[in-house]
Amino acid sequence: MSPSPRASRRTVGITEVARHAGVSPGTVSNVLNRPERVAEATRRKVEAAIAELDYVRNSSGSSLRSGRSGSVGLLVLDVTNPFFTEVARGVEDEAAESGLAVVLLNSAEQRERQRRNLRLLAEQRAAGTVVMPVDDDLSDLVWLSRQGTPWVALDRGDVSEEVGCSVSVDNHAGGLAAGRHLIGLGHERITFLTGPFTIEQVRQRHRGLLDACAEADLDPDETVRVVQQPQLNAAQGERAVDAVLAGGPRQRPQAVFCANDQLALGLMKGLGQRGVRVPEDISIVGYDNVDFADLVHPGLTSVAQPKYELGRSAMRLLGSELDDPGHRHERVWFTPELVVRGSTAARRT
Amino acid sequence: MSPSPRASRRTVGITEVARHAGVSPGTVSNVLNRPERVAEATRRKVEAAIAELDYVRNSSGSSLRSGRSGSVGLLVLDVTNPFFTEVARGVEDEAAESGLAVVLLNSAEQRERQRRNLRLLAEQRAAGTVVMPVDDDLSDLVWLSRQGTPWVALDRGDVSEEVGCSVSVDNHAGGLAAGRHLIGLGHERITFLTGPFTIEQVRQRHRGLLDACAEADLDPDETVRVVQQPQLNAAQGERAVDAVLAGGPRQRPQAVFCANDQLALGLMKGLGQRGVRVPEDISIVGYDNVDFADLVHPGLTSVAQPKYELGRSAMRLLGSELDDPGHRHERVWFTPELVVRGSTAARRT
DNA sequence: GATGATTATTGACACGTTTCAATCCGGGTG
DNA sequence: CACCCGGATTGAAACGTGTCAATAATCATC
Repeated sequence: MSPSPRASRRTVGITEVARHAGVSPGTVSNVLNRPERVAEATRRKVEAAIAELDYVRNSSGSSLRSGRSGSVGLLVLDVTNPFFTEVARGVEDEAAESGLAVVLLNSAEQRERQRRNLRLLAEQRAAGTVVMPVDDDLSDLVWLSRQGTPWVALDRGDVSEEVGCSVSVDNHAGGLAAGRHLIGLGHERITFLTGPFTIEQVRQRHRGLLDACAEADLDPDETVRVVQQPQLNAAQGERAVDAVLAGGPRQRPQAVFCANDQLALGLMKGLGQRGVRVPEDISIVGYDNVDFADLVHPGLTSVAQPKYELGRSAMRLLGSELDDPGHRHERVWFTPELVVRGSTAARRT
Repeated sequence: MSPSPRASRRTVGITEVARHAGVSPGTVSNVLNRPERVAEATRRKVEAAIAELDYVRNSSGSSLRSGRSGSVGLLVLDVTNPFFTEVARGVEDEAAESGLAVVLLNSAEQRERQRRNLRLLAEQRAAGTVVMPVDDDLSDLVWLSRQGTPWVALDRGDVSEEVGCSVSVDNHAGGLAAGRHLIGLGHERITFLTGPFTIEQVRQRHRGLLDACAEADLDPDETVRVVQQPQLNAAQGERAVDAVLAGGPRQRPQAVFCANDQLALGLMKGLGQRGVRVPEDISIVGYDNVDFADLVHPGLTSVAQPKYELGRSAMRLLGSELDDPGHRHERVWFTPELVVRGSTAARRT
């Protein structure tokens, strides 16, 4: 990257480098891609020429010829969500070790944008992609496979090995852990604050909570009430406060399990404005353990997902699919972990 | 994207589409790129063939031939920071309107990674890029220009029009607004909690604060104390609490202006653990107005940057540079706005 | 119906790289 | 000295697309 005197000369190609080094284009290509095959002396000549001319390879040419590009996609549900950014770090680190570049794409929770992005990956002949699908309909992903671009699904348990690889966290176990924790603290009226049940993860977390009740010989129907909001964000959590408190102090839940930290944080804010104290009056558990969970007061008890590891192992899986032609699809499960902070406490009556 | 019966046939190219439609490859290319030049009837035939064969264009081929690719980069300082994700939304929306794809790259605040990513963009012959430079050294960006890839710097005021376009927020005005607010509330001992002064933005915010003092006939040296941490994150904010409170209640600041919301939130947590009340004992102002600023209790008063608009106008600038060959570099400034919440209150003595 | 003016379409080439069979070279072996 | 072997290098042929001058088709005009 040293200042080149020949700024006028556009298109410094492999051929010009070759001429400059007194060597054939093929050799330059070898220096670039399989340096071990070329003799020490010529390699040095070529490298000198590359530096001299400030040559940078044209990846269009190379991936056109070789049929594959050296970058992988990471198609994320929502760049705004801190959960995904941690995952991204994991993917990037692992990809870097394989010499692959990561391009991050955002579907913003919209099916149509996911579609557009998958198409883009196909057009670019991406080596592969890690993807968090917007919903259960995987047909566009199947299409992508047929186009020759392999993928690994992230955070979706319901991908069969027939279709593709997947990495996910056991949402049922997460709901179970949250439920056990609350029940262990003596709570018997628990509200599940959630988004749409069309989201698979949400259903699993709910089921985990119900099973925790059954385990403790509590009737799930009497113990758990569901408050449903259209989206999983903080504003909706705040708005839900009336529905959560409905029925007056007698009926009011002793604890709320939120499908999401954002919901939980919004709810906590709403409760604070109503003068309801956490955890004295109501215990709260969130899900995801975002960084901010530790910054609010009281700290938010939350079910933590191994975000970084999730991304890392998804990319690892993709890598192995790329290397090994006789690859069989795999399914990797992670177990979430409850992080207890100040927002949950024993029932007081 | 309809299920294709001919999954075996790899490499469905423009030529095969042409044959299938009984037309020449050039015509297919025209249908794809300048549909207006081709007659209605033939266009329909070609489109039918495309659908039938499930053809997807190979962008390597196209950008190899045309010398430019249809995607722009967005090189971000840290994907983890919510500030940047908002910016990203703005960039994406604007790019979508120009039919450009955005690839998001992350330099993770590391000069070396920034360098690698810029190189990647050059290799891909990206149409252009929006970049938030990691530091004042713009030489790698100059190199990128020489390679023929234009860029727009974001959030850096110190880019001269000689070198490139830039979009930034007036950090001095932000510091000034924060200072005026605190001084207006009667505070006369103010701590500036910050990261390294090597960051241009931080210096400007500091200077704004000092100028607010001068304006109010307060001696800046006596009024403002600086507490400096190695990084601008929440953990550092929490760790700074001792330094901030040093000197006992007499010397203790009446207000703290933090260079960053993360620092502010960390500090608030630390203060809460020490039993110091916000805003009764100490007022706090943050910077960036991240979403979470509204979720903590009390809400964090913060200097808001027009994040989305920032990204959007950077991309707009880049777009105009791409379209207009006789383009002159431009410098766009935004003004930040103070959002007052519960963390600041009038001095009590 | 011939002519010229438009509009549609065609063909062939070039973009920069990788690949692979063919060639070259130097040295060890019989 | 002829032979061969293996490693280093070469040359030419693709890869899939866009471009553009050249040709073909269409149409309006006289």
